[in-house]
Amino acid sequence: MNISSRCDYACRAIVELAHYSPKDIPLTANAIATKRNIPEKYLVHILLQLKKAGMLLSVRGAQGGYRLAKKASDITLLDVVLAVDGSIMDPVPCDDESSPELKNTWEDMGNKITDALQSVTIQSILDNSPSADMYFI
Amino acid sequence: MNISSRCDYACRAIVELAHYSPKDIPLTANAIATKRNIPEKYLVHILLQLKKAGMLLSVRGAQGGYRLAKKASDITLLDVVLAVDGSIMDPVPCDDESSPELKNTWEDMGNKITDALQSVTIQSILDNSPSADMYFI
DNA sequence: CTTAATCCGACTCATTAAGTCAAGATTCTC
DNA sequence: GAGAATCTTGACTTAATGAGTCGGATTAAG
Repeated sequence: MNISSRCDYACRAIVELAHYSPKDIPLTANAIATKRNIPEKYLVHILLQLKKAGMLLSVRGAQGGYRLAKKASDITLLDVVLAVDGSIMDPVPCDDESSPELKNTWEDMGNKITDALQSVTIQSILDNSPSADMYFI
Repeated sequence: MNISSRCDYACRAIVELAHYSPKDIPLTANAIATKRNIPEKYLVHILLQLKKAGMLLSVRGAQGGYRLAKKASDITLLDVVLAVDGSIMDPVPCDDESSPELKNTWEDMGNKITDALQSVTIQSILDNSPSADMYFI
């Protein structure tokens, strides 16, 4: 039971994009990777997944890069996890015959985790964060 | 993010022991493995972990086996996960410098999952289960 | 045309989960 | 006491997967 680094990276990237914000100029994969300390070649794949999931827009070619496709308040952690990991939990090899009690239990756990992930938006992450900029005002 | 099969197996074994209940005669690893459809050689290691964590008692030699060391209502899923997997979540490689916002977020998630796991006892699993015995009364 | 990007599949590498094996230790039964 | 049953333990194998890299194709700006 753990957060994959793909997922962590994806969230960092989206947070960075949300933080950066300006609508016109997109951020390059390189810029995000550098700022958020993510292996660039790896990040590229993750950004692609996020794009395919409809969370990002991309512009190819020189001066290209990535932008958010939605408002930060409309992207939840659940969205990110699903986009990047496919599902929040691999179904346990819980063959119903031998242990039906546990099937329900694990499903309940999955639902609780899903709810928890869905209750956190990228915006709420930004809001709750002690903005680093504060110290420079 | 997933429930390890070790963990699933551990829960099945404990549920089986709790279900079986009688204080005197212990259940053998083989009996548990057979009834709950778990690879026996593998289960043996898991039972040992549970024993070391204080959840089970064992009796060696002929007529030996395992029993619960506590009441089913005093064993939570959190206990089992910790005993078997060591921790509920590997700490994400969340280097504080680059993404402090997420560190808090992942910690919160970890706490929510911990709470959820702690709120489920083996007894509650038995209670919520549509007892298979029902059909035989 | 050159440069700066994304796109995307194929690849390597290391870790770990899952499971097996075998030998030792302990206790029961006869 | 002998033999059988059972837990105890560590070493081993294997397969899957997460993490990350590489290189080439595509697209757009200057």
